[in-house]
Amino acid sequence: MPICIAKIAVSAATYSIDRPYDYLVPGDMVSAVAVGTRVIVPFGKGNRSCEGIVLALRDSSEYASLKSIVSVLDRENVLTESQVKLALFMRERFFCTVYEAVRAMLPAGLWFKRDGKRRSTDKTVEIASLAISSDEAEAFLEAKRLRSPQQSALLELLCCFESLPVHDMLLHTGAKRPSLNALVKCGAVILSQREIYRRPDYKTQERLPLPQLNDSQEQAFRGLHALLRQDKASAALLFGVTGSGKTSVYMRLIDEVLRAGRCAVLLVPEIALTPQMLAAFSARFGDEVAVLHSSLSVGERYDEWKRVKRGEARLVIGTRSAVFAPVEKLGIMIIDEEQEETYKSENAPRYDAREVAKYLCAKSGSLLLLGSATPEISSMHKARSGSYHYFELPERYNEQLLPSVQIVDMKRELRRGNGGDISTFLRDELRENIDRGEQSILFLNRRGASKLVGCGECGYTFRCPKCSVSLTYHSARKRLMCHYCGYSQRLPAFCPDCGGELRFVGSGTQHVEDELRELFPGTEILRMDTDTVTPVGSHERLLDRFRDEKIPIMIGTQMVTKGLNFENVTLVGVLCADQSLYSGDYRAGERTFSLITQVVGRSGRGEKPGRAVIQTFTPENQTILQAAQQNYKDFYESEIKLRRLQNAPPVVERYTLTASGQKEEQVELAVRYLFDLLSLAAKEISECTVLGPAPLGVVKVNNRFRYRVTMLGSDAAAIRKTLAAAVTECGSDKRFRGVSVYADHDPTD
DNA sequence: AGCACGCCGACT
DNA sequence: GTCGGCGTGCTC
Repeated sequence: MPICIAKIAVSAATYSIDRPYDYLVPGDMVSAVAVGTRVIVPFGKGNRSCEGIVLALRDSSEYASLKSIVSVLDRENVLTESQVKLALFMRERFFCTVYEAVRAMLPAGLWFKRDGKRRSTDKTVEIASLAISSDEAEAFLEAKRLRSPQQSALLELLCCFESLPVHDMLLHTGAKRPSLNALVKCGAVILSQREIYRRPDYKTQERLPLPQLNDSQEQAFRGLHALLRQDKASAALLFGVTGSGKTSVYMRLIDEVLRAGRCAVLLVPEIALTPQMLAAFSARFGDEVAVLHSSLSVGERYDEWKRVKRGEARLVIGTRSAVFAPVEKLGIMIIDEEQEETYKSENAPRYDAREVAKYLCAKSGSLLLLGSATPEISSMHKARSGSYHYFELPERYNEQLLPSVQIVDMKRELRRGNGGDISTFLRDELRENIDRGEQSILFLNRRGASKLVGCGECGYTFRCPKCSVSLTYHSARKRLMCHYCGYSQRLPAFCPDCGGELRFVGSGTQHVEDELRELFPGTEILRMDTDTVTPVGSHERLLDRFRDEKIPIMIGTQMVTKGLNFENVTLVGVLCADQSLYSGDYRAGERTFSLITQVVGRSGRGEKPGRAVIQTFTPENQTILQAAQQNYKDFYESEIKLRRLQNAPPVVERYTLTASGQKEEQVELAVRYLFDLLSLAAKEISECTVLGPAPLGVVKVNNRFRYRVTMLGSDAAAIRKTLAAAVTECGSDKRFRGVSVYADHDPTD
């Protein structure tokens, strides 16, 4: 019998030592070990056991002495051979380890022993969340480990997932309810109720027919359908103004794909904000739909994943990670609102779902469709240069008019003595809407609109001990929290410095709310903050209230811009349009344009015509004017000229190396060394420049200082190779022990 | 990253 | 003598 050798990517490997390792497959495991199965193997000097994934099987090895696989984790391969290839592609493209890629591709539920009979029919589910930082939890674990294994297990689980349904936790750990209660009692864990996302049962409901297409939709559909039928890989951009009905085109295409016996994947930026879209697809495709996103519980997500893998669901709708859905025979991948930043992961593996989708469509001969009302400049650039097919939907569905837009000069407002956030013009418009019983949405274009707390007497502010940022106050937890590392502390009664009275420096939206209450006493106002830590589902509840109770005014940040579709909203206001223009990022212009366009598009979705008011201190600014006119094409032309002048993407590719470590001088030294290394290599690459080193916007996070160098050029493959070598080199240099370095393609922060 | 090996000083 | 400090190098 021949010897069986497995080439394995191990979880313990860091980027610089990540390569296929050879292991002996013991005779009794030969039948169970296949490409794409997870195994446990000994690794390193101490033979500590770690997970691995089988990349290939061989009958010989160059290595004289091999260790053996300890055990096999899966009864059948969890990844197909082509998914294993994708993991290898991701390593090359996103500078991650193969196992990091594998972890991103599989649902977390695979890592737990599960039994079949759970699943409550309750409408709400109890959620347990960590109330302390993970460091505090670690300390807690040390103390508890011996005395209370059940509590430890529960806490350990929460350290990985932050918050989980209580039911699942008890099942996975085998712990009993009193153990959890004990953790709640000592303040380590808090409980909350969450409405579970239940897939509506459309089996009993009559299915809705496919939507009728208007002329331009039909034209786009025909063009795209032709691409679909060629049966070879292609990519297309669908540019459709807000309200032009891109979704109807998606539906018809998906219907064609399913009828041809193939699968479809539809990616959306954020599922919570597209409930209407989800309902529409479920009504047309019923049980064929699987939904994959992060606010499903571990178990629910696992179940959906299995339905897809078994071929029971052939239309996958989901957020970023749904791009890895285990579909067989892919026909189409659609990325809606393709310019959204949520498609790029901000931590390892730093993958871009758009790039993954492009790879998968190319490999499977499928159609990649990018849809947007404000495409990313680089996508439109690709469409113009012919590497994407191009289609457009020029008019709003049902001939709805775009809202009439008024730009208000806030400088003049200031000169007239109005220093507030609401201009006289906007005030009058709001008044008119209130009188008519119509609703208004105000959008505050401002980052960091969270609540700060300071001392009213000495000016003391609470800073995170581990990051270079201020702590913000979270009313839900009644604690001061850090958005970067999760550190939290109780709010003291008085200033810890001088004992003075503490004062809430209300959030931006809070401020505006106060001003509105003064202007319109007795009028109900709803406020929606960009609070990442508010209970899941609370946004939906707020939106439902806004619609059902016809509350006159809603004010909010980012989230009020997305996908909301309320018939009775006839006025929107952008309070400080310029705010996002001057962040120093080359994408500031397109972000602002997209934001304003989306907000303006919220107005007049029903019978009644809509109005929009844009307040700005720079009313002559090109981008603002173009956004007010909803003139994407002009915006694109001026922006691409700017990019040429700035030598910014898409004219060049932009890559970065980021170094971080606890000792600032050492990090600076390392990043300086990287700069020299890259500069030297850049001489060999045509038209390649290196910028930096520079600290990141928030230089310290979790006690680690972060610095970055940037590499610009057109030869992406050569740049990637250089960066990969630099990461490895820096990792093995003893001067930089304790400094970690990662490479990234065009990061957003 | 994590772990053993090894080569030096301090202590029983 | 030997316990333990950390610098060095490797991971099938």
